[in-house]
Amino acid sequence: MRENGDRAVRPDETEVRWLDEHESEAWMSLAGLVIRLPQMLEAQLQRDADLTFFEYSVLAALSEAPKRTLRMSRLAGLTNGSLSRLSHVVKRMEKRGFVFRELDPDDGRYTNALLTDQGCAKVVEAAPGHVAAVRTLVIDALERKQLADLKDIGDRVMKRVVPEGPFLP
Amino acid sequence: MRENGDRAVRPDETEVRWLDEHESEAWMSLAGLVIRLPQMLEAQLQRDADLTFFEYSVLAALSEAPKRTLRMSRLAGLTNGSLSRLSHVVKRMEKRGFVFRELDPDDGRYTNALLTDQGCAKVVEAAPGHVAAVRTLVIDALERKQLADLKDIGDRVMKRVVPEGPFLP
DNA sequence: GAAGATTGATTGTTCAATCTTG
DNA sequence: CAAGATTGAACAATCAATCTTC
Repeated sequence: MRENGDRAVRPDETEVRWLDEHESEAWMSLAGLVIRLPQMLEAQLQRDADLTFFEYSVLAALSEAPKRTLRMSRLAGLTNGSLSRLSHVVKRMEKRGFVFRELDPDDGRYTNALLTDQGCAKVVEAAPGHVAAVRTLVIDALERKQLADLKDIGDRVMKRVVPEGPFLP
Repeated sequence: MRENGDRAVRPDETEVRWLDEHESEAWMSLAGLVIRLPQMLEAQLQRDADLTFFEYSVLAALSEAPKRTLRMSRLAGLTNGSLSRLSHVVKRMEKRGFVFRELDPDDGRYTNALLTDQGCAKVVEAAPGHVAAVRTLVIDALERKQLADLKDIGDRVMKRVVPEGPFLP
């Protein structure tokens, strides 16, 4: 199965509209951001909590879910990962004792991922450092107005990148 | 050698300032963006040009450099990658005939990466599709005003993430 | 048969160690 | 010895194929 419901960016190449100076500057700035910021957050989590950003996202999402439980497919959507990637990661974290899986009793097609007490303790331990990093690198770097602008901009782009929304309703 | 000159995000954990609702919304939006957007661009380049985004960045940077030449360390900075990663990638692309390396004649500590004609043809071939994807997913999703805001926001965050600047002067 | 989920193989990235040059 | 660069091993992500359940 392909990700994103078989939707892909297949640009029409008949006529190329190159980026003007302003567009290019904005894109260069964003390009640096989308590459470097994850690297930094990844490094902080890896060093201080021995977790990847994706692993942290999985634990965090589960910790906020009712009964600390989410279907694999929904969890993948929430954490911006593919189902395949999630499956591998959950298997690893299962060995570490942070999560476990069970077939949905009502519908055997679904698999539920559940957070263990140990996994919960792990997020609680890792969260402060991660949040502090996010604050230092992003939040505190921006004015309150910019924060609002950023949300609008992010939402707009996400509507193009993931039209169906990051999580299935 | 560690990346980023041994600078790391080591937050002070004595007191945690959690994110309020507005901060959290902005961060969630940005988090989705920094993960999903690269995935999309990666997929487009991989499918249409058999290049990773990083490989494309390397070729693009070289194509715009004087004499199609850049030092490895400077090229790593420009492409937001580590020197180690760049070294591996350049080796692969050398085999593909897109680039080659030579020791700096003046100072043997430096290695120069050079773009071949074939490599140049490759960027020229790949660029339209990539630019179209950037336009579709980002540029055309935003108002002109937002584009300017985005650049300011990106620059501000980058100043925190990479204080020394993405490329060494 | 379709959707959710898993798997194994391939490929790419990271990390620490190493080598070289000035 | 410090900075630039490379290497190989360990690890993570991707892709296509497969399996299961309804």
